[in-house]
Amino acid sequence: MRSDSRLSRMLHVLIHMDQHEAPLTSEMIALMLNTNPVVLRRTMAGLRDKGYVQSEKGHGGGWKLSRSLDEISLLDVYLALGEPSVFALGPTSDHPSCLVEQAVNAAVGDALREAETHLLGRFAKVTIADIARDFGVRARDHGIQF
Amino acid sequence: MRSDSRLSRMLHVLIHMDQHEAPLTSEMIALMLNTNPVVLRRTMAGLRDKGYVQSEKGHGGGWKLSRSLDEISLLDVYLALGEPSVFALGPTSDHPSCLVEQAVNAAVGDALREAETHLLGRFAKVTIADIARDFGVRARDHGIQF
DNA sequence: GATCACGCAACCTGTATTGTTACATGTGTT
DNA sequence: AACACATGTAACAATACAGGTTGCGTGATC
Repeated sequence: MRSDSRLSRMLHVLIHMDQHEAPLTSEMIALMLNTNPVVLRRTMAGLRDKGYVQSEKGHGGGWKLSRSLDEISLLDVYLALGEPSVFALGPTSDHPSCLVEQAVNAAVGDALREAETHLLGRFAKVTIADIARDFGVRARDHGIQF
Repeated sequence: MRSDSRLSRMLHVLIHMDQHEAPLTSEMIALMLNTNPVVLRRTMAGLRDKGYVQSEKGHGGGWKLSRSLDEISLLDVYLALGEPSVFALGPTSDHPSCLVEQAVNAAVGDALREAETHLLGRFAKVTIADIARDFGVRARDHGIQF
């Protein structure tokens, strides 16, 4: 099954926005991400609604951060995207009449729920600034080639 | 994103096979699972190859367990299905040239890998017999209506 | 030898995600 | 005021993929 890369993409964009003083247009960003402007706007809409970024129209317009990267956690971005489903594994039907199926769903569901809680808990502890710092290390290792 | 229900389905089948002395045909099982015989055989092939079930052709043929349910863990079934991807979330591309993207993938990848290790560790501790026991409890609560 | 059941490859389908087009609205430049 | 730039959004098209279907082969039992 193909995985949803929107979370990674948005983190990627946010860090680039932080490195760049002037606003970034959807077209520039789409080029970086190998996607297209409309899809990008669609995805960024969630972040805008949550107040993490803002967009401006017209000349010199585009996207910019409305708050510092250390005030945005990985979880915040995840939530802004509408809490996309974490797992590619799942139960059969929502309301099985078969008792065996119910028992199976309970067992698998419990394990998945626990794993999800764990993962989101970790997401909550990582700020995008943390990731940006790691980028700084990598850049230094590569002789600062931006 | 739509989730892969094969794991739950296989657990479901295995427990039913345990409750049933005679072999179950693909057609009967497909009927139970609301799927069709060919898809079922496709999925069961992995379990057969690992030696958890066996199939026989001709009259009175079908599928039966080749080992006890307390000797099969949830992890075993997962592995038999070819280790389907656990997460619906993922990185962008495998070998990004952008250092920001690399940092993002590292951060997200670490969190996902940890969550996966955790989840599979839990899968390893649950046998299908455990789930079958829970089914027994549910059946008793419902006046044993099989 | 007729029927039953699995094995497997090739193809079709339904649907969710992603990409595209088109047009409206707002903003800054000339 | 006219124009170029940029986002916002709806409607539609293309794509990807899990699941479903058909068809034929093989072996087992009756």
